[in-house]
Amino acid sequence: MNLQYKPQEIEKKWQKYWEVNRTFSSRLKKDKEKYYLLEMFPYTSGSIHMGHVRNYVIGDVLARYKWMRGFNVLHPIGFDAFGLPAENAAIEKGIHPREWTYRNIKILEGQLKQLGISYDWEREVITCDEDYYRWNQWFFIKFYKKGLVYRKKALANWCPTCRTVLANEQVINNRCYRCGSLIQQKELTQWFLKITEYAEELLEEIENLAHWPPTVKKMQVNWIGRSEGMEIKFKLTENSVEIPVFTTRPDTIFGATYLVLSPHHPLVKEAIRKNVKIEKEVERMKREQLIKGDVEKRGIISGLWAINPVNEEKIPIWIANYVLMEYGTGAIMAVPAHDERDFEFAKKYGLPIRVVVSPPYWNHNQNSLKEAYMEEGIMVNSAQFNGLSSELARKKISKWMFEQKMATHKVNYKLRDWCISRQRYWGTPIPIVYCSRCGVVPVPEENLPVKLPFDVQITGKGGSPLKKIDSFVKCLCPKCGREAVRETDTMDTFVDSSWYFLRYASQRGDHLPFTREEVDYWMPVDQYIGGIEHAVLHLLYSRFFTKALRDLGLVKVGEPFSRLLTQGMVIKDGAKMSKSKGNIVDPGQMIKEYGVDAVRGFILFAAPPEVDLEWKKEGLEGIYRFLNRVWRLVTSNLRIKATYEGERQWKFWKFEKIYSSTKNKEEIELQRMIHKTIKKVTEDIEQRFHFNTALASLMELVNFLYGYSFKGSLMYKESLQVLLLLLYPFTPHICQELAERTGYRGDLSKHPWPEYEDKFLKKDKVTIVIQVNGKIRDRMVIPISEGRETVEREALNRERIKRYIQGKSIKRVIHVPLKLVNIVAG
RNA sequence: GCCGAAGUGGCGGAAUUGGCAGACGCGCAUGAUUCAGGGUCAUGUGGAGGUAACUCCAUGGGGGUUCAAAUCCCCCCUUCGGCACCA
Repeated sequence: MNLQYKPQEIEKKWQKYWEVNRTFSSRLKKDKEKYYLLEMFPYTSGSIHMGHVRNYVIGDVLARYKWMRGFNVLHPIGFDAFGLPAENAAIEKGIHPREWTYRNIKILEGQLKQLGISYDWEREVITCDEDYYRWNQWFFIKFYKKGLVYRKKALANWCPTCRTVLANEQVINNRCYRCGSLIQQKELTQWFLKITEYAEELLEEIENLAHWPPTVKKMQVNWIGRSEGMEIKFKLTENSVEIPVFTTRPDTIFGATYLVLSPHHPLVKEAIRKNVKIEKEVERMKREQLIKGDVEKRGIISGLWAINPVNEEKIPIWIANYVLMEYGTGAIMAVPAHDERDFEFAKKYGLPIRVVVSPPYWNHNQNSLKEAYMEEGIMVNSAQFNGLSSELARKKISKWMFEQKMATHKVNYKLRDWCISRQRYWGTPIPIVYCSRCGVVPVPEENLPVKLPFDVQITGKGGSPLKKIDSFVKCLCPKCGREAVRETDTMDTFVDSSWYFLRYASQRGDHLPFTREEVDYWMPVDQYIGGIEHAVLHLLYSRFFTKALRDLGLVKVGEPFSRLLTQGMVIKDGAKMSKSKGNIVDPGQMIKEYGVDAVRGFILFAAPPEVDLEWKKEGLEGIYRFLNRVWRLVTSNLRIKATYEGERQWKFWKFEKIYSSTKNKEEIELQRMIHKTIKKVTEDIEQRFHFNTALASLMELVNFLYGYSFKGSLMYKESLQVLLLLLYPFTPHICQELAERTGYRGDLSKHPWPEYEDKFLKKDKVTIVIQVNGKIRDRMVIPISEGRETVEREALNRERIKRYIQGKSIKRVIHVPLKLVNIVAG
């Protein structure tokens, strides 16, 4: 038998063992408590990086721990396999996207298996498989029938590099989330999923997500951007046509000195008809609105006038570039005194500014305002509402306008519908046919899937590659049977990832994407782990999808993920690892040098999961040293085996000594150390995912075991066994190998997790800190049974303490039992 | 600009409920190992002062609450993240 720690050998051995024995495959077992653990699946680009490794290793600790806890664990893996990089590879290397993708999957599978993660590989999901994407189409049709899918012409985010449109969520700082190119606005007809229909529920249920990171929840709240206010109807002076405007500040309506229309507002055409001279300026403003970001405010008088319903005042209507058509009604009432944008605009064009909410410092001079006053104050210039606080006036004016039918209550959301059309090849074809006679016709369910054709030329030029495939485009109308054409756009790949967790749970439905029974058993995901970059992308889409599927009667749950852990990045030299910075650390190389257990151990030890992790080779070496220490500790005490009742094989370790009382002083201390460590490791895994401190306490245990005097004892042997059990979720291969060498037969993941008992944690003596006026001056060791008076008397009698309280009177003695005594003297 | 998170030794980080600041690891130093190196083992390691016992200072900065603050409150600084004409 090899006495040296050779990680590469034992790791291969056990990975094979797990695969052959299907150790981690899971079945529906209704009598057992389930635990669905999920990590965000990888995209099928070249190879896995340290970020993936971190994600999956964190998950694996929990999975193996839960197995040991007796849960029926589901821990699946698969691949996010549709997407643009496959097409880019086709352009650059002339390789077909499908071939490129499956070739990468093979590589990734190998790399993932090298990490020794406890996946149930039998449930692997690959989103570009026909058997998967057909269900995207099936959902699309279901949504279509329910009115959750629609087509509209609208300004869309166009990425010139990816040559496709993007959803709002995929535009970060006006750049493409994938390639970083500046986004252009283009008016195009696209398919949308009606996520806004669920805006209210998506928002409301955020607060029920008790185990989601507050930052993610906050980001979703902001993204949905609910705002409550009034829609007020202004009328044109000439023909009483209504112009509704949205405001959250109805209390400021008496301060409205003009209205502003977005250049895209329908009334603008009317204004141009009357005064052609403004057309050029309007067109210019439209162009300016295509660029997001800081553009100087610009406007023009429309020539139209409106009546303020509350005071019958005639006010001018402007057209300006700072009013968006996509939000509210595309028109606003401008209250320059109390809105900074209107203020800026009014100053530029010399428009009247009328204070209606008086600031506390205000001198009642209407021209004295230096900037818009946006806080609360006392109402002025507001007829019957003068003198009220603006807060109260907001309610009263709303109520009054509502009764007078001048306005209605209104809630607006920043959230926009999800644009899912992509002008790309490598994705799910949108199952729609356009017939010159019947119009837009959804492909009937029984005709699904609409297969993605294999024979394609991907050049990167022109429109969608599918457009050029006649055999795909030309088809017969499912309704009338005449010649028709297919939709050539494919779906956003975020559709794929919006329900893959359901497919993991059940893959057996022939007529359905999954069986209700299995999905209802496994869902929701008990713990989801992934990067924070999906806070408002994948995580919001998946929540929406789950709710929509629930309303279609396909699943029971309305929220997919009960607990979410967003892990930090892996960085090197203070920056995210990237090719351009040349600071990439290859996981494969590290595994080759130190073994995967050391890589896992380092990742888990160097930082708690939610913060960024700085990659340090020295740190990795530290863990490698630790694993060697464990290895030597156990292998050098192997001979103990013979002393253990001569047993040669056993499946479960039955601990006799560490759970029974002893009078031996050394043993009592060892026992306490063991139970303390069990407690610490259990709580760190269970409550906080603080694997770094769990490992630290295991290191302390190892240090302690090194220094322990009676290594031949049975309790010592049991301690080593407990060590292997506690360490197993973190670095499973070495533990499994050492367990085998100590005679254990079976898989440690099926061995019960050790339990601690409080009675073995108790010490009979404890060190008490003695403070004088809050400063530590002495310490003493006392029996824990000692009463309050005795402890305080002892403390006051200490020589060192007497020095500090000499000549002073004792005002108070604060006594925190078993911790400290603080003497307040003066 | 608005919203949010974080700031602790030379470094990564610990301190779970307001109660011993710096666990554990890296690095460094000294020693041991039938002295190449490496490995391993042992000891030490926040700063300043002192021969020493010991004293003082210290959790981004300033104030406060408290017997007691890394932890709670107020102001400010720095870094990172999100949003950005959303009326």
